[in-house]
Amino acid sequence: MDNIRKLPDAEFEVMNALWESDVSPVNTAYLMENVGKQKGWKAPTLISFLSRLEDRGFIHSEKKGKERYYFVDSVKEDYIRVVTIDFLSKYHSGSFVKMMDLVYGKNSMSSKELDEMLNWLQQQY
Amino acid sequence: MDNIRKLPDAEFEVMNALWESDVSPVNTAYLMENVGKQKGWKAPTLISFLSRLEDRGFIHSEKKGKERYYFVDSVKEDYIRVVTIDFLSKYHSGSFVKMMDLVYGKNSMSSKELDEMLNWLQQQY
DNA sequence: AAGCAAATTAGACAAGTGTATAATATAGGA
DNA sequence: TCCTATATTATACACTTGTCTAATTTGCTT
Repeated sequence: MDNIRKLPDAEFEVMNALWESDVSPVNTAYLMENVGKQKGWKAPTLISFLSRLEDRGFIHSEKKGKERYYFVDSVKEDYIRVVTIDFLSKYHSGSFVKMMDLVYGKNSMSSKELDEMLNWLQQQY
Repeated sequence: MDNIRKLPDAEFEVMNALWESDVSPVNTAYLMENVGKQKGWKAPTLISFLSRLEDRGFIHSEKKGKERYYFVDSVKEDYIRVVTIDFLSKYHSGSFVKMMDLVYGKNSMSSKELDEMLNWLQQQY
């Protein structure tokens, strides 16, 4: 399971826009609108990330006329799950409790989140 | 708060060995024993990471005779906390519950961890 | 058919990261 | 004091990541 490699930040941003898109093959213009612009990227910068994502097997693409369309071949939840489990094991010996304890120490989690969590927990039993 | 940058993997490993050491200034030989060897690094590789950690301000060092000794100038918990909060916000919109839900889905957290967590939660109230 | 404009592709380059080889310094013994 | 063995320093180099400029393709208009 070493093949789902962690994406570089910029590629993740692009991938995320693809995952979040409601339409399926999207073109460069769409992605330029949805991430590129905010990030201040020139079109070739975006396209470069897309082509790297394609190399990694996260997406594939097809050219139609002079535009290129991108198709998602990976599942966001799967990716995030792997990355999260890695993270947890690297920094918190795999324990959520340790992580929360380190972040929140004593008595500093908001009661809203506390409630949500209790709720979640109860549903797990 | 942008100055606590995430360390590259290899540097983190070295930093971690420094954080976990029970003696205080440690020399290269000690670190070679504790991380370098396992990683299969040559001494200059280790030293190179140490010198980068020094540039970043995580440690400082002093030379004694022909050996160099390293002193820790950063706190592991502080570092991990920042990195964790960043991670949480990047991948889970800052919510522990969302993270757990994504990782564990329905009913798959071990009852041991479930108990620990419930325990932790109750102490927070 | 020619020329344009819009989009893509090719290639490049600097900074950061992992890792090492060759050169240099230095404590101690002969 | 001189030699040697060991530790450190100086460099270097390949890969990855972020970003572009210049070149090329291609659909459309005239």
